Order: sequence, then C-alpha cells, then structure tokens
Amino acid sequence: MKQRLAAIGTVETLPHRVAAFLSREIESGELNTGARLPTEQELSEKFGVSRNVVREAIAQLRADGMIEARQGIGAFVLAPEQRAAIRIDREALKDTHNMERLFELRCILEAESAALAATRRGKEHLDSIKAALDRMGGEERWEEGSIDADLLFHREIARATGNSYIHTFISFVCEQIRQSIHYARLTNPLHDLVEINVGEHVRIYDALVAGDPEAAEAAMRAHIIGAANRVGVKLPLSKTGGAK
Amino acid sequence: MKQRLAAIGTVETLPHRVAAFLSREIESGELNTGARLPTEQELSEKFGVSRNVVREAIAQLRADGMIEARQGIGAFVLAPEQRAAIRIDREALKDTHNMERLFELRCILEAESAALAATRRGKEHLDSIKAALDRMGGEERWEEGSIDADLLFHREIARATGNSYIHTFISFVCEQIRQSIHYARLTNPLHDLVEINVGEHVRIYDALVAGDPEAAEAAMRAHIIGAANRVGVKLPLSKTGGAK
DNA sequence: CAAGTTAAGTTGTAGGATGATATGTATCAC
DNA sequence: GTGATACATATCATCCTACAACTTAACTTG
Repeated sequence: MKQRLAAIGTVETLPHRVAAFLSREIESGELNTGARLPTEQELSEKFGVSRNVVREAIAQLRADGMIEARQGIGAFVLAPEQRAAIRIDREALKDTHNMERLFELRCILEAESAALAATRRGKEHLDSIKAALDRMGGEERWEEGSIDADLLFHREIARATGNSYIHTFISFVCEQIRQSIHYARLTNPLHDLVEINVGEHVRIYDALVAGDPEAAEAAMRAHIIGAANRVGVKLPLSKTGGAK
Repeated sequence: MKQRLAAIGTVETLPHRVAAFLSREIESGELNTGARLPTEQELSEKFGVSRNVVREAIAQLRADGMIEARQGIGAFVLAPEQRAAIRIDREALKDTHNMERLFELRCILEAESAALAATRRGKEHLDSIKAALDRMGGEERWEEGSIDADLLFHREIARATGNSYIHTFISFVCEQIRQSIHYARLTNPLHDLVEINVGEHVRIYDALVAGDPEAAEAAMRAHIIGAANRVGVKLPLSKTGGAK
C-alpha cells in the first residue's frame, strides 16, 4: 500500500520524454492532423537517442491512437477523434481548478449512476457496498484506509449498474480526484484533517436498499457536493438546490 | 525464425499482440497487483519474438499505468486504481450489447452536460453549435458528412460547459459509438439508411438559446434515446419516461 | 562478525543488420 | 511516345548483440 507514492514519483525514461515531446507538438498543433512525422532516423538524431528509444515512444503514441505508422511510408498524425484512449496529465491534477472540473464530471457520472444502481442492484451488490461502508464506518478522519474504503464504496455502486463502462469511467475519475487531493495536501497542510461524512454514505446506501432511484441520485449528488466542499472546492452545478 | 505472423497483412503489430496478451493476463487476475512480470528475456522466448518487441509492448502498458518497471529489478503490476488512461478495446465495440452500454453512458454524460451548457454557453458557443446544426440540416440520411456534423454538434455543446474534462469524455464516448455503429453496419446492412432526426437537434439548440437547463437536459435525453433506437438499441434507462 | 567487494541478474540504451512494404525511376518492348 | 515491367530507394518492422546502470545476494577479508 505504501509503495503507491513510489509509483507517483516516476522516473522519466528517455522514451517517455520523447513521447511527451511529440505529444505536446501534436496537441499544440505544430503537427497537424495528417502531417507526417520525421522518420525514426531523423528523430533519433534530433533527440540524440537510439532508434530503439524513438520506436518505444512511437509505440506509446500509437497505442493511444494519436499517430498511425505505415510500413514503408512513415508515421502520420491521426485526427483527435480517433484517439483510442483518454489520458489525464498528472501535472494538470495539481491545479485546483482542474480538481473542480473533475468533481463536476464525477457528480454528473455518479448521480445518475446511483439512480441506475438503485433499480438494478442485486443482493450481492448491496452486500459488497455495505462491506465498504462498514470499513469506513468507525473513522472520522481521512486516513489511507478510509479513503480506500470510500473509493471502494463508490466503485461498488458503479458496478451495481451492471454497465462495465460506467464502472470504468467512475473508477477512473475517482482515482484522478484522489491523486489530485493528494497533491493538494502536500502543498496545503490545512487539508490534512478532512473528515469523511459517514451519514451521507449511509443515506445513499439506504436509498439503494429501498430501490429508490430518485432518492439515490439526490443523496449521491448531495454527497459529492459535500465532499468537494470539504476539500475546498465549490461546485457551481446547475442542480445543486434541485428539489428531488 | 517464426515468421508465421509476417505473412498475414496484419495491421496488428507484434508489440500490440504481446501487450494485449499481457493486458488480458493482468485484467483477468492471473497477474495480480504487485506481481512481478517474467523478465524481458523470458517473455521474448515465450512469445518467440525479440526483446525489442517485448520492450515496446511493456512501454505501452507502462504508459497506461498498468505496470511499473524498475531498472535492475523487474516489472511489476500496479493497482487498478493507478491506471493513467481509459482505453476501450476495439474488438469490444463490435458487440451490440456493448453499444447499448455505451449509449447509456453517453446519455448520462450528455443529458446533464446539456443542462450545464444551457446556463454557461456564450454567444460564440451558440454560433458554433448552430453552424454544426446547419451542416446536417439538409440531410435526411446518415452519410459521412452528416455524421461528422452530428458529432461536432455534440462536441460543441460539451465544449460550451466550459469543462474540458467533460468535453474530452463526451468526445471520446461519441467516437466509440460512431465506430461501433460502423462495425454494426458492416455486418448488418439493414442499418444502412438511418436518418438523423433534425428536429431533436433543433429542440436541444432552442433550449440552449433560451438558457433553459431542464429543457436542454430533457431534449438531449430524448434525442439520445431516439438515436439509440434508430440503430436498434433500446435504452433501459430509469428516467426514460420522466415527466420534465 | 562486520564491512566492503565481487558477481550475477535485470532493465535501459545504443547501434547495426535484415525483412517487408510503398513509392518513385529507369529501362525496354511495341 | 506509351505502357508495362524491373529496379532502386525510403521507411517501418523485427531481430540481434553489446554495453551501461542498477539491484540483490553471495563472498571475501580484516
């Protein structure tokens, strides 16, 4: 559990740096859609690295659907719509404003998913959700274990929708927020003692047990807005005061 | 030595295949979190490929935050929470059931985002949305240009929320659906003539102009459900009949 | 026994060689 | 001159070997 931090402080390898450079060039529009990249040889000379390194960098971009390499011709920049992956820049997570955007996206995803889960959850779903709830029950402060339990709680609800894509997306967004908060706490120790509001979680769980989609959605929305507030993010959602 | 793959006109490269294999092993749990991967040499022998190919495959998985490689030690499987990217398997898009799931996710994302856009859109947003609307206006059938205009319409609305993450996610999901439909049309020519319902788009646009979030959300929800139906997908959403 | 040294194993990088594929060019028959 | 075929070139795909950097464990030595 504790080697999580080791992973965050990733060592920059040469392929990663080359990929980041090319990626920025594409994002910034210096390499437009359809443009042909320099040959591997040219790139290896330009960066002063071996062709192997360039190939590993290109392999990354290719996996993301950013470029397409054709044997005998070259590598070309693909249209932004053809990306096969969503990738969120770690650096961007350190910006509080981005945290606000992430919370907003999370709220949209989770509120309605909670409503879906309320109508589709089976008994085993309720059991695993309850188990996660119990794990964070006793805690009043945000410690590692409680955060894990909190995220597990949300993931299990997402899983109860029966839609694997919803589960994937919610898990992803939640983890980005977790890391964003982690960065925020490093620079601002004030956030060090942020409580988890167990009551909000219980209300969500109760609505799921009752099979009441509207109550589940309202409870989830209130919870996420509350959670955002507790880390210093005000959510300017249109539905904040909606009577549900 | 083993050029069995080379003969086929493969779009699939060897690194991609190795990455897919390892990725499946990790997803299926055969390689648990924290487990160490075989050495590059062992993998290259196992798959009958060069170490270079293995390295390119590992570079992919590493970029996704799936594994972490440490010099002198080995490569280790990271926790699912540490994934830095969402990637949707192209093969999965060919399954109609997955298309249903994607539409469901899209509905969740776009409905509420439309409400947000209604309260935040500026004049320039409305202009670009209108431009996209005009581009598909004359067409009654789904042709490539109209599909592009349709997707642009939705992307511009997402952009009007002012939340770049929402824009990214919606663009991504829409593109996955486009490709999923593309596959479906290849195998089932019945879907060849599916009309775009311009009226539904106009209603969304009008609600955005009026700045009415609830009307925008309802119109968007109705549109996506309609669009799903027109390609043969029934959306079992909880709010389908909601009185708005 | 403790501390430093060495050796082996693994990933990171370099560089060259060969096969596969697309494109342009030159040659040759007519 | 025109068209088709063969050749040459450029580029990516893959393979191979070698060495550097790093980690671990065994070994040596005082």
